Amino acid sequence: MARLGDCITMMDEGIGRVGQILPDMPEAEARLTRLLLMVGRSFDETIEQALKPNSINHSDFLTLMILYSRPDGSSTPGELCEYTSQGATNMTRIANALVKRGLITRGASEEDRRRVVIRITPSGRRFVQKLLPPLFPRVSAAFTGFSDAEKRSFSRLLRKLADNLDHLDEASPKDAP
Amino acid sequence: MARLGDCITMMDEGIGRVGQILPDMPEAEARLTRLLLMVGRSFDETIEQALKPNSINHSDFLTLMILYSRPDGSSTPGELCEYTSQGATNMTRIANALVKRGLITRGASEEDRRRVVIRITPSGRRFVQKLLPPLFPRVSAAFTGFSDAEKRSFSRLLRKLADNLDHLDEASPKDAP
DNA sequence: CTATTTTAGTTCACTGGTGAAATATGAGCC
DNA sequence: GGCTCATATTTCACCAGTGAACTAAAATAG
Repeated sequence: MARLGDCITMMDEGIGRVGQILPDMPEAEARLTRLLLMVGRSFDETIEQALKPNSINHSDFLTLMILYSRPDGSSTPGELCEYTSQGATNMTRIANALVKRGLITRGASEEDRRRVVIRITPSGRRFVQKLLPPLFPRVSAAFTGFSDAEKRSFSRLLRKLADNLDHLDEASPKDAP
Repeated sequence: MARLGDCITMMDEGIGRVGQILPDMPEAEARLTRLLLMVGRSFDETIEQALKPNSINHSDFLTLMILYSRPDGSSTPGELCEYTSQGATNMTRIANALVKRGLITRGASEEDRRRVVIRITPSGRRFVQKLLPPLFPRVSAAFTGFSDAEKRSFSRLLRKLADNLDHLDEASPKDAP
């Protein structure tokens, strides 16, 4: 795989040339967009690799982590879909996979029988506690050279961007029913 | 779909609770990592939606854009793989799709007959020039409220992170042959 | 020059993720 | 109660992306 730095160099040159052809293009914003997507994808890939020795993929892991982080260790597919930004279809697959490994249980809800209650098992908790610590050095290393002020700044800018994206979706209505 | 802001709130709470259980966790870095991944994924999705009316997906579009941005409008599958961070397998599929739509051509290289030369067609150029401008307002809108200084800062931090990620891969050798 | 190794690209089988339809339960209305 | 409508999950068919095996053409070694 090519190094990210090389891809970024190419991107910079490419956007520079396109900007000359199409002067209306918001060049700075286009660069930031590509930059964010490239770095995000690369980081994702890094994590996927780091999880591979444990034979778990990123979305299964994230789902399990949400359950682990819950005070009662339980949730429902619908809720997990919301917080993982996964479709319901995929959550069914994820739950199937985690149940098969004994990391979670699936049961019917008493109050609302449409609902399914998903709960992390003791085995699931142990799995997380074994898997997580070896990841810490890599997560820290990704931000080496970042001062506390830079980390705060980065966090603030990402949250601001998130807010803009939420309002973007509002501003452009899909359809008027 | 849940709003990104809600997901971020949940993530903050979740990491807070996990941090109490596992005090070794680099909490600030973990938050930044999740933030980046969530925002990146959401942005990606937004772009995918914006491209959908043109019946083209993000990776096909990106490949076409690289060709468009090249002075000579041509490249090879291998080169495109590097700069799009796609596997060779997927590039074959992308090229097939773009050839079928008449946006690129595929031909054998004269100098090196293993190589395939991919070239954007006039139709491909027109397609890009028609598709791109309507995207500009959304790209700009994503960064509303960002001062020039903030944009520069964001760019700098993302590039710094990219550099760290490149060195992360170096630091952890896959195997010693 | 032939034999081996390396490089470029494709094919195949599989994993991961999505939209649309199906199923089943709950909620509101008359 | 029965009728309609909304909600929660699953199933099915498909799109997107990957690793491993294959093919063909350089490059290199002896």
